[in-house]
Amino acid sequence: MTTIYDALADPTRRRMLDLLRERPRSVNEMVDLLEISQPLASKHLKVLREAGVVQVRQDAQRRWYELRPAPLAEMDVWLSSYRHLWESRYDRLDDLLKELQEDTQNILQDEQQNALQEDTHKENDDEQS
Amino acid sequence: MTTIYDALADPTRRRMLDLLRERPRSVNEMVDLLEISQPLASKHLKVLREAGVVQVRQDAQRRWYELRPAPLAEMDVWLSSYRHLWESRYDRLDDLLKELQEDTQNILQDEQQNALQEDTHKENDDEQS
DNA sequence: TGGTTATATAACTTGACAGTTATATAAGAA
DNA sequence: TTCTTATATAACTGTCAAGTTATATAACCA
Repeated sequence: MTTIYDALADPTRRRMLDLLRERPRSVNEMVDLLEISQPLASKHLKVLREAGVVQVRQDAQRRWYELRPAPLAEMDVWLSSYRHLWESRYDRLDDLLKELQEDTQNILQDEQQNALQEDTHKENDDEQS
Repeated sequence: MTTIYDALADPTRRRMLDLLRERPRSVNEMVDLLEISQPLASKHLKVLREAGVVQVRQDAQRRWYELRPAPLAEMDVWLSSYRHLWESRYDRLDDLLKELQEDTQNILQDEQQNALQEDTHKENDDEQS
């Protein structure tokens, strides 16, 4: 049986996961980005599949690999029992609240952006009419 | 170079860390608890040392192994960039606040315990006097 | 149909690692 | 000093994993 810990032991596989964290990728895309041979990529992806940390979607000849986070979440549970050793609950509360604040600010900025774009569209409409 | 990911790949080493999470342990203690040979334990502990996740304190013939959480914390940073995939910020806030509440309750209980014990001591003092 | 593209797999080599037994080291204890 | 205890290390075996080259599969394309 292949565990998530086995899957993460290889640095190439960790880089693969880092790529898939951004978005799904085809095999050849990862071959190019990681500068490894295609068979090697397929072998590593097989290990990641066996560990259940990626899944595949077929689209004609291409196979889109995407993240399946469950095993990472499971590892996170294990790691949780150690977390108090380096981070107090208040530190973590602090981090989270900062992130939430950033989220809120991003939402506000997006809304302003949208408002601006709508204005521009209106101007264009005016010109065309 | 031995990484924390290499160190965690072996299940016996993960069990060793789980034991050291509770308190420092001698080699033979872990040999008994994990039911492995002494040389094997020493070899695994060497890997954990090389990964920097344990450190040793010598006390006569005994060597007390204890956790050194830095590499786990480093791995936690890596894992953090994936955490949004399975847990919303609000879920985490929820978990943390629950933990903090439990902490507070524990502290209050401890204080009540101490108060009770002090009472008992007073009674004993009374009897003795 | 034949050729091309994308991916997987088989066969192989090499190196690393888990585990074993035997032995070395080094610090008490008698 | 000799014996015992606690741990590390050396030497060895067997398995497994990373990486390679060559080939299979399978879908699209002309």
